[in-house]
Amino acid sequence: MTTPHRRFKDSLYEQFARIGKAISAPKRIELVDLLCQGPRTVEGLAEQAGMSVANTSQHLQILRAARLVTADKKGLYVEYRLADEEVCRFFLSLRSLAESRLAEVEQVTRAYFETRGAMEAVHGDELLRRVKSGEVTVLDVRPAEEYQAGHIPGALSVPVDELQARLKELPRGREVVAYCRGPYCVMAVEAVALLRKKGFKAHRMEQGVADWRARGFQVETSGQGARS
Amino acid sequence: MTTPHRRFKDSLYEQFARIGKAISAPKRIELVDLLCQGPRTVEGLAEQAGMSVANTSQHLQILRAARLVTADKKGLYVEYRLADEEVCRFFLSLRSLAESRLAEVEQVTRAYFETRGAMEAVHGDELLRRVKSGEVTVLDVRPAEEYQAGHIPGALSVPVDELQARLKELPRGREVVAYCRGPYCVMAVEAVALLRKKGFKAHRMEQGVADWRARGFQVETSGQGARS
DNA sequence: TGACTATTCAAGCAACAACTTGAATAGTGG
DNA sequence: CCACTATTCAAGTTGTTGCTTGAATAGTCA
Repeated sequence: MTTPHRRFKDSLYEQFARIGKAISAPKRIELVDLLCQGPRTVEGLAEQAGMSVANTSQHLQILRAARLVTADKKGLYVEYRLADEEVCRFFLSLRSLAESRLAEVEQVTRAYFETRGAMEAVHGDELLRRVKSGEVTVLDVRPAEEYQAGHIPGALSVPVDELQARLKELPRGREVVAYCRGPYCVMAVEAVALLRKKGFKAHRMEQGVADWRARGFQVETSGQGARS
Repeated sequence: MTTPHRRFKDSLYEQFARIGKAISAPKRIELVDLLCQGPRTVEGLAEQAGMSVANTSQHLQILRAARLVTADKKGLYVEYRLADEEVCRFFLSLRSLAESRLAEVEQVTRAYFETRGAMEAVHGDELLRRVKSGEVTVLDVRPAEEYQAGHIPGALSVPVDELQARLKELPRGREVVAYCRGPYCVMAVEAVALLRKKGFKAHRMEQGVADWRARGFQVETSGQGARS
């Protein structure tokens, strides 16, 4: 006794659920998050997300079946990337919903960040404005490939593990703002800690490139940014 | 050999996945969609979504565990509602992602709507503007409770099954725009068909109240024409 | 109080999902 | 052409999910 109307609704919501199912596994969400930073190989993703290559491949295929990511062969490797910018926006909206509805997110984050010594970074739009206007030196402390895949205009690429060695490149006396993958990434936390120890006035920006882009701001790609 | 970093990420994405899991079942998405129209009882939801009350209750509890809905007793009934407006926005973003990424959504919809005779309603911002400026008579053809829970300012509540009997209430000569729950709801389609047969110049607006609200427009609640 | 009713709980079943391991594939570069 | 390598496939195990049925709960209204 299923009416045509019910059949229609069932198949409609079944389609919507394809997306839902795709992001119902923690590991797949992590993969999407990583892919928001730029394209990556299966191996790269597997390592970053801490799982086996075979397992990663399987998850990626589920994401691909839901049309959230695409894959194409680049030389020896298969390069996965988000199928569309909207996928990243959707992830951000999931993340934001989780932040606002699930108190556990803040608990977990606080617990971890406190052990790393830094939890303050609560700068809001004021910081963003200064970054945007170029009043401060902006540091992208992610790995170089991610910088190349897209970064905040004018930012310098100084991966966090090179920072120590490249401190002399930074203009003294200017305030420094470091960012990385987003609010739950610790690279910028570590960078800021190091910078402060070396006498810089440094701040961490919570937003990553994905948030930046989602706010409608421009994103630069490829080569090292102009300014010093 | 799990590092603290890995443990942190795992628990973080596990939290995000709570939301993902909540919307990984078609029926639960349907429930969220229905709740976007306003609060409802378990029985009401069960009937609308075409499933048993026990099953509906179970799904609702999963949604509640993910903090997407809240429940409170109203007289004999338990009234469920979205926990937050952001949940509705999240649903809209899921729907929009599905629409843009999954061609099947359009196929399924087209197939169903074509059998109902009407698929045209592709009016965009121009229609919205005319609705907003009051140039047309706007009809909310959903059940009265949904109208009361929130409707487009100035809209008349004429549930689709009362429309036939209440045609005389409509001003002649003015163009009529009917809306219902959203782009996949057929109530407005039926209303427009009837109106046209009776000689009205009628159009269907795809957007429902949820879309309207998400665009930042005002929404009226309670009694006909009143303001909140 | 006691009958009634909306909702929830509990048990059970079939289908599915996440991960592992080991083998297969296909494409590259010497 | 052959060895090599990144990725995918296949099979198997364990745990989870969606739904049903029937009973339990808790609250209302006479």
